[in-house]
Amino acid sequence: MTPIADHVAPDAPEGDARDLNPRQASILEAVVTEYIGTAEPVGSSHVASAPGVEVSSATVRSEMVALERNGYLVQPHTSAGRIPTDKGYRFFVDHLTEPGVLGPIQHRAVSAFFDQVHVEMETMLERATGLLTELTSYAAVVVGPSHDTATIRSLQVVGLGPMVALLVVVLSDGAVEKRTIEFETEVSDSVLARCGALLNEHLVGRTWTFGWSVPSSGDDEVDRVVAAAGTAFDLMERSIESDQVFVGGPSRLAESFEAVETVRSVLEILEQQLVVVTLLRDVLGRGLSVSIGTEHGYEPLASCAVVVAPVCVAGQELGAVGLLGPTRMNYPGALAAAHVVGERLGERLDSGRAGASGEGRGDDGRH
Amino acid sequence: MTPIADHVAPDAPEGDARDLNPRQASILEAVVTEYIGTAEPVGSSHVASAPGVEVSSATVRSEMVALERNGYLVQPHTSAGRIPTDKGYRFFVDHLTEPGVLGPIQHRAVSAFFDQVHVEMETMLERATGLLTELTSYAAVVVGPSHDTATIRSLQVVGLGPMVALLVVVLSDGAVEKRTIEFETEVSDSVLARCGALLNEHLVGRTWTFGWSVPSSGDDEVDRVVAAAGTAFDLMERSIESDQVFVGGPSRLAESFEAVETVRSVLEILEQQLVVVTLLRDVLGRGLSVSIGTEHGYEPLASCAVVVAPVCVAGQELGAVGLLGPTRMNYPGALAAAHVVGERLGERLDSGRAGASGEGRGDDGRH
DNA sequence: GCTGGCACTCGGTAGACTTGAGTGCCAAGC
DNA sequence: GCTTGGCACTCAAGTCTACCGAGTGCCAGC
Repeated sequence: MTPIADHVAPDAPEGDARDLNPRQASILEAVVTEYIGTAEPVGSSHVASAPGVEVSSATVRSEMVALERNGYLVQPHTSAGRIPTDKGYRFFVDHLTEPGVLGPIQHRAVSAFFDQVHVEMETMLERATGLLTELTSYAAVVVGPSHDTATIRSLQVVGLGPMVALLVVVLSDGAVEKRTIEFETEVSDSVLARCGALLNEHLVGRTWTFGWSVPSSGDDEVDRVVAAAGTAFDLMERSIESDQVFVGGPSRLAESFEAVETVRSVLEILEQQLVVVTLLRDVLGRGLSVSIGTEHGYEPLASCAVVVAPVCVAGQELGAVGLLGPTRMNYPGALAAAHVVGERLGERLDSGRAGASGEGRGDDGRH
Repeated sequence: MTPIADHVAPDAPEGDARDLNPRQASILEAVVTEYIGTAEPVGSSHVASAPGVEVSSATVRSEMVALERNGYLVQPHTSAGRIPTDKGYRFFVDHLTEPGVLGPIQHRAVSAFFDQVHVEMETMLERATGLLTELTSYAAVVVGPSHDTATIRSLQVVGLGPMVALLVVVLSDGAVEKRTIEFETEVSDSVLARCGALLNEHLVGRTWTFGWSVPSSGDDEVDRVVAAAGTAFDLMERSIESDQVFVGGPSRLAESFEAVETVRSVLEILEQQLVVVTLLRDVLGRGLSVSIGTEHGYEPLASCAVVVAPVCVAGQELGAVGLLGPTRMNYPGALAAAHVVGERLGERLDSGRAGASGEGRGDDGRH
């Protein structure tokens, strides 16, 4: 299991690690652990009786004052226990916890999932959200690899009606994109076939970003169809270039937060797939990582923590899996689940792609 | 606009319509209208001052007692106003409200939507949930037509790698289904092409339900590929036969209900697409209709009302649009929105299908 | 520098009281 | 006989008070 990025960074911005002596760290750990479990402010006597803390409650109290002064803890009000701040959670995640390992039951669930899933990538990614939700009880997001490096394997123009056809494009990563084409006049199958042949001839083997370049065939009718197909081709761009986002377990959000307003705003964010992708890509950067509270800059998610793990295919971070929970989330568990699932997804995608990206196949995908 | 089904049914089960004289009906209407607006129990004096009620509050009170005896209203507690029961809403919907019409702004939104959407059916249905949510502020569900009557237009086996290929099936309704095929040994493009030709020859023009029937080609290698494609073909069955379900605006649920637990359980239902489809199909039956509270039999949705409108293509109810809100939902508005959107979707699908289902095209979709 | 002790703080709970919206009932009136 | 105004009654919700206890901050002693 990879360690969390930047453990005890040498250039810690505010001297975070220096701020806390071991005792303070263990007290902070106890507070965070307890609060994650109970969601109640944690008092000094609870902390004093926690394993790993060997001092009296009075000492704990004075240390807590220091922790509060430095912004790791807050009191909801005088004479209440302390709860961790985002900074407190951050310290906990960065210094006090190993990513954790899945329990045997969870491990079995993961294995069962990957044994059983032998289907298309989209389906696999979609179901992976369900797996993550099941493992952690948090809402899950999976972002699939984009298609922009894939090459075109085949183009086909299939007639659906006298004046309607379907342009079907198959990419080397197994993605299939389609778009209807409408004509002004009837178009015969033979013209469609010739058009298809022409497209294959000039576009197969190209990457998507290469764009549309099909020379005139010399036949007016075919050229008209090709032009129409070109328009359809351009329209595909948006769906090809946009990432594939899958969201799972939104109902878990309603378990994570008690304020219905929070649930609403988080759900709203999840509905905006672009935001979700941006967020995950932002957070990703440095491998397995966590964004707590407002660190990511999205106001409505201020009471959320996001755990993100990369999905690496052939060493490249092509996708991501994310877990969305309250800031008082079970970080070790969530990190472990995201890490394992992301890794296994990557392996799976890798093996599926190994043959596909090879140069072994010629470009004449038509038949 | 079609009237709601079974107005004043002659064989009303408990003599519902007979139970209520016009005055009681207008009082019930006032209570429901007021309660939908305020979510507060409605007192007799409010009702007395409502338009359409020309009697004093004392008379209203005595009528309310009768309405409560007959199960149309309940009091949360003595000395509180009344709120409608599910039966009260049912009477309101069946007898007291016309489906309503969209406001000019909403009408423009619908027109704008259908002017602008010129894309694939899936995309259109998906976006239609957004439209419905925007029109009504309720969560929306759209169920697309299933593919079981569509015929196969084209089959293609595209090589992705030396030992991996993709079976791509195009249906007459414009749906494209795909599945990867893995081989034990390397398979050349020419074999794939011959396999594709064979599949086209024997399966194009068939409906999906007809199943797989491809005779031996005489070539062992081709036959092996065909067999593998057959397996893939069978695996597609599930995704082809299952309905297409699109859910929109789940965050609106968090606006509709204040109890986070209710939000959770309703979200959970929405995650189970099969349940949603079953529910909508059940409710559908008699055209534009409403299911209130427990009428549909799903416990977790007891505090919900579901408005369902059919999406008719060529006179057949092939799909449905649904709106999910609290029982105190704006029925006229929701009915109007569902009706209009369902109707326009049907028209759009119809026009797209008109050419597609025709016999004008031969079966040799290959080229 | 740690610890036990002690006074203090303040949210939460429980009970008493008040308020006001709303009811049910009844006698008078149309 | 239905309708109405009047009246006593009910009860949730808000306010006030007192009290409890978890928890703190501080301090003197070890």
